[in-house]
Formats: sequence, structure tokens, C-alpha cells
Amino acid sequence: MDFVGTALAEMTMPQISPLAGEPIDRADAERLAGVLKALADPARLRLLSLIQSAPEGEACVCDLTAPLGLSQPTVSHHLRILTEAGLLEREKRGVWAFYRIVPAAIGTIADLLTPPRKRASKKSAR
Amino acid sequence: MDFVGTALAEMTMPQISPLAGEPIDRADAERLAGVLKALADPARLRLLSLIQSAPEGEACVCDLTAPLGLSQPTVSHHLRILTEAGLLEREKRGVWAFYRIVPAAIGTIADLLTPPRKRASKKSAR
DNA sequence: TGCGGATATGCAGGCGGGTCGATGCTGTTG
DNA sequence: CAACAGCATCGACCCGCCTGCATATCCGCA
Repeated sequence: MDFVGTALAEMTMPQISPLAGEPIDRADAERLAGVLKALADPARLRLLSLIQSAPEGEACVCDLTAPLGLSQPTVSHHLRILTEAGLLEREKRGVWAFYRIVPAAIGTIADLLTPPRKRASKKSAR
Repeated sequence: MDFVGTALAEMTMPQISPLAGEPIDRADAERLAGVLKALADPARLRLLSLIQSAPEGEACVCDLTAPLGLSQPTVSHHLRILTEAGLLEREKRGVWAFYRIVPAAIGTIADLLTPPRKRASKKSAR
């Protein structure tokens, strides 16, 4: 599903926060849920954490299988899901595939979930 | 799983952000994933949105089944999951059960996903 | 060109989750 | 007290997902 890859971009512009003023429609709900599904897994959260705390902010598959305790195909599978969700970017150098976090992506999700009361405190509008 | 209910509280204090410095351990990853799983569903996102935008910031089940297009048992099921995750609170008045959003809960999730860089550089302007 | 290592993909088993219909429970109303 | 409305729970079905094993693909190197 590549639609997930572009999901964040489409939601970024307006505040389609599920906690803003207007109720979100089905399409936006599915898009946001798709990205959140990519995040809602212990292995993938640990992958993001491991990559972020890696020396150069990047890591290859061979560095991730051991700390995760999962097989190499399974790790590749999770990395694929995170990449398709737009949370990771992949760069192949030689035989290795290096993964790096896309900062704006997770920041966008955080913004979508940080809606109302950070600004004013009233949802009065509308 | 009631551990999900307390998951946020346990993670709130330190910044166990998966994108902070140290890699998170399995336990924290599972807790955070549990809460994110509660969010990662279109129906539940729409429920949160509907409740938030309701007149008094609260809504009963009978007001939610129609806009969602789901059966009443299914809506109750989703509300239960959100409540156990600590995202909603339930108050029974008469025959009705009113649900309200717990603001701090979602704010906590957003903070966990808002890594370091949000502090210094802000592109917003709003 | 051929070999070996690093990843990705296919396939299958097992489990968890979303949905609905039926039912039970509780509080309201006549 | 009887009848009814709002919700929660139960049981069941079905689909999607996580995982590992086996295999294919790609790349560097001798």
C-alpha cells in the first residue's frame, strides 16, 4: 500500500487532527490509522529507537536482528512496513541497506495528536 | 488487559520517547505499542473525533452508532478499548453512558512521539 | 566468471482483532 | 409491577498480521 506513504503528506497541511474542531471523515481516519498501525508494534518501536540511537542515526539490517531477537526476514519485513508508512528512508550502499528515520514524519503524527489545548483551551469554534 | 490502562501513567514521568537517546526496552515498547494499538483504528479515531466535537465534549453510545455506521455492540467494544487504554473516561447518568476524552492521555502520547528537535527549531509561526 | 555474504520475497501456520446477532442487565416510565 | 430503552457481554466468523523457514536477488570480491 503506497497510499500510506503519502498519507502523512496529505494530512500535514491542514490540522486534520482527530482532536481538533471538526470530526474527521472516513478517508482521513483510515490514513491516520494506517500510519499509526505501522507504529503500534513493539518490534517496530524498538527498531525506530535502535536506528535513532545508532552512531550516525542510521543502521543496517545486520545490526538490528541481534538486539531485536527476531529473524532477518522478519526484521526486513518490519523495516519495509515502516518505510512504506513514510517513517523510515532506505539507502543502499554496497551490499548493505541503511535505514534512517524521517524526522518530519513522526513530528507530523505528534502534531496531529497534539491538537487543541496546547494553543488556547476552547473548542468553541463552529 | 488493564495494564494498558496504567501504561500511560508509567511512561509519563521520564521521557521514554522511542526517539530520545537510549533505545527503549521490550517492556516499554509493548506498553507504548498497546496504547498506539488502541489509536490505530479508523473507527476509534472517528469516535475520539466525534466525542471531542460533541456539544459538551461528551457523547453517549446512542449518538455515535449512526455517524459511525457500526452496530451498537461494535461501538461499545471500541469505546471499551479506548477507555481501557486510558484515552476515554466513562460516566453513567441514568440509562446513558457518557464518554469524554482524557486530554492528558493523548497529550502524553504526542509528547512521547515528539522527539528532541521540537524544542529548538519550530517552523510553524501559526 | 564464480563464490559468498547481505537483503528481500514467497509461503504457511498460528494468533489476535473487528464485526455482528443474540442475550442479559439496569434504570426509566406508564 | 410490567414494559421498554440504552448498554454491556457472549459467542462466532472472518480477515489481517506477526513470525520463521526456505528461496530468490543483488552486489562485491577473488
